[in-house]
Amino acid sequence: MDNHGQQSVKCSHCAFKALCLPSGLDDASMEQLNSIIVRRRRVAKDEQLYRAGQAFGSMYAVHFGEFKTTQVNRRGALQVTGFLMAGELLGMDAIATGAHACDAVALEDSEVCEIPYSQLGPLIGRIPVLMQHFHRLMSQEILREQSVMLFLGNIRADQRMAMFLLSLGKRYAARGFSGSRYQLRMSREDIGAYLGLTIESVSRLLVKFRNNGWIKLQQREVELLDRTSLEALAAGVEADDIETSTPARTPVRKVKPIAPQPSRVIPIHAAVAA
Amino acid sequence: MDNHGQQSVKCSHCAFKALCLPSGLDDASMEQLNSIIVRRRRVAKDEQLYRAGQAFGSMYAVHFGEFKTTQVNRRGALQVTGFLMAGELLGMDAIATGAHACDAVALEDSEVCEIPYSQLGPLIGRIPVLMQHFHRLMSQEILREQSVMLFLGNIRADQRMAMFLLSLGKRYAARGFSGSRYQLRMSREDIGAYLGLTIESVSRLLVKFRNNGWIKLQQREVELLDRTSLEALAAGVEADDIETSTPARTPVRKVKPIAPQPSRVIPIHAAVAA
DNA sequence: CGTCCACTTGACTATAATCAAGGAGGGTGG
DNA sequence: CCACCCTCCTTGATTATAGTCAAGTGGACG
Repeated sequence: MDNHGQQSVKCSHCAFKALCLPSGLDDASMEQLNSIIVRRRRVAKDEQLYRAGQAFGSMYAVHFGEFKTTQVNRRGALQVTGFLMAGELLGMDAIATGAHACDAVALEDSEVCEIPYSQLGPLIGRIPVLMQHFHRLMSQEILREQSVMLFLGNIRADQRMAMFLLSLGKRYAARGFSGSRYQLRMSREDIGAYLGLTIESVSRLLVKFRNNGWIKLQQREVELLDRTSLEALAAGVEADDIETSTPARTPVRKVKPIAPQPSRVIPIHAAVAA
Repeated sequence: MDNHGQQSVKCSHCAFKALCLPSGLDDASMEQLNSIIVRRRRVAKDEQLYRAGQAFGSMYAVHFGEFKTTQVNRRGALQVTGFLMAGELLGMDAIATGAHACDAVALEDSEVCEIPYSQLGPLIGRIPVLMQHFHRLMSQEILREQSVMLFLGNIRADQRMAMFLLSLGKRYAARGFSGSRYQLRMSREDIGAYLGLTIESVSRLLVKFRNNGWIKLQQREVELLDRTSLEALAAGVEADDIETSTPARTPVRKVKPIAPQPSRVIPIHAAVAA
């Protein structure tokens, strides 16, 4: 469900086919798949690929670039429901109602492969391995959202942020990029709208992490310096109780005499995002 | 994917077939479907249908009763990720990994129809309308979780609670029960673990709603008395600014001179739960 | 009649939101 | 090339909200 090739659409040559296609796909099936991908489509930064309420016709595989999905309220405020990277599939939430449930906006200049759902169905029926793969992708999306539910529900802001940074790293690593040094493609505001925090809290947390020596931060460039501490935090250990392997730049005097047992619950057993 | 009948498994006679089966299913297809549902299975209250980590073999349609799905952390605290009623499908999150991601626990004595996934696949391939329906169900689950994400992220506790009560009513109504008077099948603790609140907050909120005259409450018996106010609250209007149509039992003196504009964002555009 | 468990209530506190100013880049136009 | 602006981000002070801790109620059930 992704493709490469400059003129013709060829999933077989795509760098990310491992992500959106099943492994045991024979040539004939691959050819059929190529034939239904009507086109690749460029989406400029900040452009909307589709909007909430629009009739659902196609799903989109991210070919390169990055997207966010958002839902708007009547006052105009946004909640970010997901960030999508190359090889991930957009539009699965629209199958239920036949209309898109969210806006999809490019965070940078991007390209997607358009897959008409009406043609995908019959093809899936004929190619079992493709069907299974498709179900797996949908199931993965369910898992991803479950894990977001978990962390939004009961988890401190600093934990959420730690999970978020680790999760991004993991996803970049899965795509062959560095998992410990990457560029945030989204604004602080987007991060806040995703994690359920205000922009000020996001800022303060990132600064705190930097001052603790856990990350390097320069604008949107992030480097994870102390994965162990971040993971401890993500797992629910209180920030003040974490011994930073790299000593804090501003070594805050510990005032607390006795560590109270961590108050909030539910670390995450799955990755924060797909 | 559901069935009725006392001895033999017959989806065609099931009271909830409209929920788990597509409408345009011919007799032959129905027969095929019946044949792969290996059995109905009784699950006693508090019994686990499956546990997180267990190998995934079958999906389960709730035939009667009610379930919760939970994920556990290492300290033993639970997060509730969903409540499931008759006609809803359990186990979609396990397709991705081949292992269940959560525990499924019966909230009361219940019964499920077991559907081996290995047999469902081929059948779906042969019956397009069934495939489409199945995809719709998965998509619906994604939508449901999106809406939970939305409300966990940015919504005040009282709004969440209002949404939750309204959503339960809607779901009971869809099943032919009263949508304004029903029994909570889950404990306050479960509600809290679902809404991301402590048990104390849940209790206080329910009492507040009752004192405002919005609901009648007696143990787990709930009656929605003032749907309008609940909906206003769910939509983001501040509780103090809502004129209760039924005057509050304890008419709290309004102190606030000027209504500040509501601070939090993101009401919900979709139902709270499936 | 007593015990247990789920729930309620109260007092206090921690956490992150809100309100309000400031920087710091990155781009544009003079 | 520099000045200006605009957006995005940071920082500080204060406050509201829901969490925590600690005692009770009140049914259900033996």
